[in-house]
Amino acid sequence: MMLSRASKYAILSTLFLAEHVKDKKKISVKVIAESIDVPSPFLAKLFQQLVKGKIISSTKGPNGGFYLTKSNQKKSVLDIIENIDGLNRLNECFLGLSECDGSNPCPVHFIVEPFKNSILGKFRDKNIMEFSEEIVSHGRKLSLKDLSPEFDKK
Amino acid sequence: MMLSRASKYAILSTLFLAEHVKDKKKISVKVIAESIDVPSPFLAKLFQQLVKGKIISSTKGPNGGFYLTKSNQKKSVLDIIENIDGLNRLNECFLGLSECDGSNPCPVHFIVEPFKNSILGKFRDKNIMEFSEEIVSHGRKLSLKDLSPEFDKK
DNA sequence: TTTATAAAAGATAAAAAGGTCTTAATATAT
DNA sequence: ATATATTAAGACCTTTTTATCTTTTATAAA
Repeated sequence: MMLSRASKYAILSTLFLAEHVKDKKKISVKVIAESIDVPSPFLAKLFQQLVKGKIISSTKGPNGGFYLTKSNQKKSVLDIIENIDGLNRLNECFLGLSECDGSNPCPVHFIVEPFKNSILGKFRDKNIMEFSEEIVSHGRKLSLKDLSPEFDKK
Repeated sequence: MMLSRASKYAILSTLFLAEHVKDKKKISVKVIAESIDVPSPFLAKLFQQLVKGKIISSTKGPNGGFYLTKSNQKKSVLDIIENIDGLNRLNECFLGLSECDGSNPCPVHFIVEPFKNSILGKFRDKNIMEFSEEIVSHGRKLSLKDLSPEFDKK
């Protein structure tokens, strides 16, 4: 019922890519890592895995970097989590009981269950772009620095 | 927004003590560890800390073990969590953002917040015995083995 | 008062998570 | 073609969490 730091980084940085799809530029690990304040070698590892999992795309070389294809843009946040943490982690009982369901619930099962459904639903049903658009439309800024000054340098 | 395994063990085993308050017998680490299927040296360490934190009580020697005084029985689940994990862990943003509140929310803030309030409320406002009674009255059995056969041996 | 029993204390070890570094591969621009 | 920028791959390191082991201390029963 909780995300690893790795998953969180992966979600935030993929949302970052989503926010910048319109820029039609590839973005390097370094830029993203600095923007969302994450250790860049660690993020690089995560990105390797996300590329393998076809969640994001990359090209090497000058002006290379990471980006989202049309196909990538249809992935959900849950796809990211699944790719990094697997799904077990999210389905575990809040109190760690091995058997925990409606017929044999842990003490907080009926508090946790609606929340879990709600958040998993959101993570499953909205694709990356919709998720990103919702953030923007609600004026909910991720605590990511604005990328534009970096681009301007070139 | 998530408990360590240590906290989970601590909660379950304290609830176990609560369920057996009426038996008026002290219970050893070994019995509890086997009942809730937790490594007993690890639980022993946790219990040391819970005793120091005055969440539970202990006596050494023959027929010694752990138990809840009247005062212990008034502690909340949140007291246990605070004693083992501290409170920070529960208050962290679901996506790991350093700044995340109503005025600068992360993408899932408004899903997570009501849940967090609900579960923290429950953990804060119910004391151990009330919590335990609720479990029993709802027929929600923890996946703890029944202790009675162990007692019968003596 | 001796002995058995159980927790306390503290050192140590193993596993998992998080993070870094180095080298290789590859795409692009010149 | 070559130099350069960038990801890919994989080995390695560090920290935190989880777990164990050994010795000491306290209690209570016989």
